[in-house]
Amino acid sequence: MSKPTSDEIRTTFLEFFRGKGHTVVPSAGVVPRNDPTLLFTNAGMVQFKDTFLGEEKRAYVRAASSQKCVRMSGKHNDLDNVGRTARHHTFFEMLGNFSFGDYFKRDAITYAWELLTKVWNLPTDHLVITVFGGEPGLPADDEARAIWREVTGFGDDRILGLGRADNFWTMGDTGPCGPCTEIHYFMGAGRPDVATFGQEPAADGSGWMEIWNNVFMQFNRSVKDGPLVPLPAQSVDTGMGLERITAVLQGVTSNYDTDLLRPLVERAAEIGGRPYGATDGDYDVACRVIADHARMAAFALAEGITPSNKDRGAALRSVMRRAIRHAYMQGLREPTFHRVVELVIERMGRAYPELEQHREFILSQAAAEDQRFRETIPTGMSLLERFDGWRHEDGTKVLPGEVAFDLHATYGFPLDLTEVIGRERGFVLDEVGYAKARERHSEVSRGEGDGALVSKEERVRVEHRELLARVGSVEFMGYDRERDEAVVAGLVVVGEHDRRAVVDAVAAGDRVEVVLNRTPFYGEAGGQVGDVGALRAAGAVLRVDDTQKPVPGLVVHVATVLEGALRVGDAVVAEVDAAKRAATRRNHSATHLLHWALRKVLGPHAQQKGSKVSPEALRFDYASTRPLTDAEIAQIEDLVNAEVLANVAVRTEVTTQAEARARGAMMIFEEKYGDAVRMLHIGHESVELCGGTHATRTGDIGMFKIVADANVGAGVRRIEGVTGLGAVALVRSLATTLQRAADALKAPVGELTARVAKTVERERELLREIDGLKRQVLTGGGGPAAQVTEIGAGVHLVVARAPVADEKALREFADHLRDKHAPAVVVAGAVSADGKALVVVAVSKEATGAHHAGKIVGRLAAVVGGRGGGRPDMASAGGPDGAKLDELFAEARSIVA
RNA sequence: GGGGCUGUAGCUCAGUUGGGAGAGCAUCGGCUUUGCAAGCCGAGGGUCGUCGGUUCGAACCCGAUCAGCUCCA
Repeated sequence: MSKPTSDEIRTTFLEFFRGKGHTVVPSAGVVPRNDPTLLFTNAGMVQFKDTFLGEEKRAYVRAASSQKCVRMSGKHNDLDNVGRTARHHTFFEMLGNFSFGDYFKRDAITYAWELLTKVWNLPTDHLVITVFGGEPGLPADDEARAIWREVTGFGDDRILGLGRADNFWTMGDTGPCGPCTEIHYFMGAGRPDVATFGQEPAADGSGWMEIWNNVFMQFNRSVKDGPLVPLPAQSVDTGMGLERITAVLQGVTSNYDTDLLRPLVERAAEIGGRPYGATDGDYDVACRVIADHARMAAFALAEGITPSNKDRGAALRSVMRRAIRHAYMQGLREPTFHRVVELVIERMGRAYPELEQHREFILSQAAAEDQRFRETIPTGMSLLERFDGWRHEDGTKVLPGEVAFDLHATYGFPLDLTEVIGRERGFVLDEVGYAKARERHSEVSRGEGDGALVSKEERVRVEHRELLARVGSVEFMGYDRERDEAVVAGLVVVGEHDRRAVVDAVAAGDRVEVVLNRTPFYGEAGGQVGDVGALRAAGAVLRVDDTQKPVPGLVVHVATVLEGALRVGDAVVAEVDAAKRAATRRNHSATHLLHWALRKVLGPHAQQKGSKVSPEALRFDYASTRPLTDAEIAQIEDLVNAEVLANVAVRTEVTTQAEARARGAMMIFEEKYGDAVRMLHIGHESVELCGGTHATRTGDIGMFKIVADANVGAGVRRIEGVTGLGAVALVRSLATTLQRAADALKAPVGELTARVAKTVERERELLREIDGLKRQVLTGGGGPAAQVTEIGAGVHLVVARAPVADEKALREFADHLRDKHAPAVVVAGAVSADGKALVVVAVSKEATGAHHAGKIVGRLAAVVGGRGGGRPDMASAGGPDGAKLDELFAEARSIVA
């Protein structure tokens, strides 16, 4: 019988359970949906969690899946072991069959045994079963043991009872739990010996390996350490690593030798240029690490995770950088990681089409991260090298925490990577120092005076909460009006140091916060800044400088009382500054169109990371790892402006959050949406949830222009743009600048670039020519006269006054004289146009013992009121008193002679 | 929003209290070689990111600014 491929094994598993009435469910993403507590999907049951808990009903009660999983956090040793052991992975596939309150232990055990021994024909003498053997407070699973005996014919020597650590599963301190049963397989060439059970396969490959775990969700526990209550619906959750079972069925001892991973390892070795498995153990480890990490990276990128500095992005970056570093350490100086990733896509693209679908994005991200990290590796490594000889008192080599943190903060070396590199060099990391450095960095980064700010914010909250409790939610009227009548519901006086006091009345000159029962003023939220405007009452006028929402539901007008007095209960007319509101509306609507256009041009991964919309301009932060090209900027502007020119009415729908989600509205990161949400249609395609104020037609925007695309942090870029009158102002100022530049060059605007290029070129030519002329004046035939005197030992003193006060020319002149009268001490001086003296002293090499140019020039400089210095053979100096140059020459004669 | 690092020839980079801008590769020319690969000799190529300050003198020190990398909030 030929060995099955991993594809066949996966299919056989799923088809086997389909034959037993199971619905084959596609793998969920490696990013778990609706479970923010989990970084990555790490088991087959993750997508069924709500179903097991009875919170979600599905159309089936039996399911089977092959789930893509990522494991790396938690036990961080696991990550280090990847590539060094036969079966540690950051990415793997988990085969599993599930029963949701349907079959239980008997069927699960029967199915498992049938698949392993009848379909896959595994020899029964290579198999051992473990069941839960019981612990204080937890009954042994005698039921499972009895079923196994019956099904397999094994005695208790092959059905072992283990403790809770191995064979009792819990989801947490509370919730469903139950015993589990594991099937272990004997790996290796020798005869299986049950007595050696417990030994994992060692270097020679022989030993016992867990291949399949069946979890029986039997009980529920509602309080920690409380009693076990049998679940009404008992369920089954199983997991079998595809990599492991493939190794078994293909008769290899290492997962890396299966057809899942071996081709990737081979590709890595091919790129490395040396054969895999020859002599170099480190090289082989590197190949395996790259192979494993390429799989994880490919699948993570396929779901839109990009390397960054937090959460999943950080995990991805850490894994990618480990792989890249391994390649780098093996001498690969060009980006190569993506070529292994490419093979992952080719080999797994059929089973997981999302790989093919995002092929371009995956490869470009992999190559970009490779490139980026390579740029920081050499600098970071040299920083590490510097501490190589550093030893602690007791002889251990300690890597200072500040250094490790510096590597992280400056060069993007993830801590675990630094630990690995350090360990390879015999370092122990000073973790306390690291934590301290990290703390310090956080403090510095928070900015100045943060302590006061934090407590201030807390104080504000307390007063505002009181106010909210007293006056209730403020109704926002501003979607369809900019002026409204209202009643003062609460007043706060803001005193020195932002001290606040809730009061009943305020007077002229006070800085105040006004709460109205309803208001047309928009409080800062969702990136849109607060409105400004005015409040008018019978006896008072207030200027509103800002509008804030310090606590949800409460809108405060941050204002100054210009005249009169205002009391709680007074009727006021609230009027928003209409021009500014209109400008803000234009910018906000343009922001939505920009978001839409960005995703159209760059792809759906260009997600919004934040925004700021004010009357003056709009700012939009988005996920991307490279600057926009000029062509992309133009394309984005064209898309937005096409929608503007189409002059489509902006439509608002108030609906429920669930409804909006179902209809595909864009929902931005962690923003909070209430039950009633506003769904905004702007232009032909943009649909987003948004509480802000918007233009009534796209044409109101007038014109949109991007003015900047800048980097604001790892993987996040910021576009700034203008609309309407802001765009007009921009065009006007550009035109003015151009016209002034053109006037200065006496050229038409249309020829400006050509003229500037020509002028710059001409300037270079002239400077060159001047340099040549200076040289010619000093060293040419009719150069200035030099006075030469003999100062003993055959050395000459050469003194010359030059007509060109240029240090470089003067040096060449001195060089010229020195060579002409060698051996010589040359003192060349000149007076600049503004009357300053410039001196150069040159000494022939063989005379530098007796005459030090730097020391001579220092004494000469004093004569003209300056200072100087240089090397023994060449030095220069200057001073303000050019008139005394002759005195300086006289001094030179007396010093040297 | 704040912190750290980087910016020098077409490319990769060196440049040591501040004192004459360099190397390797690439380019061009010459020599050598039956040809190729290469070797030898030589040449061109720089507003040391930009602007300002300190200084007799700045690639180097200080400030601002732009661009890139990176971390924190």
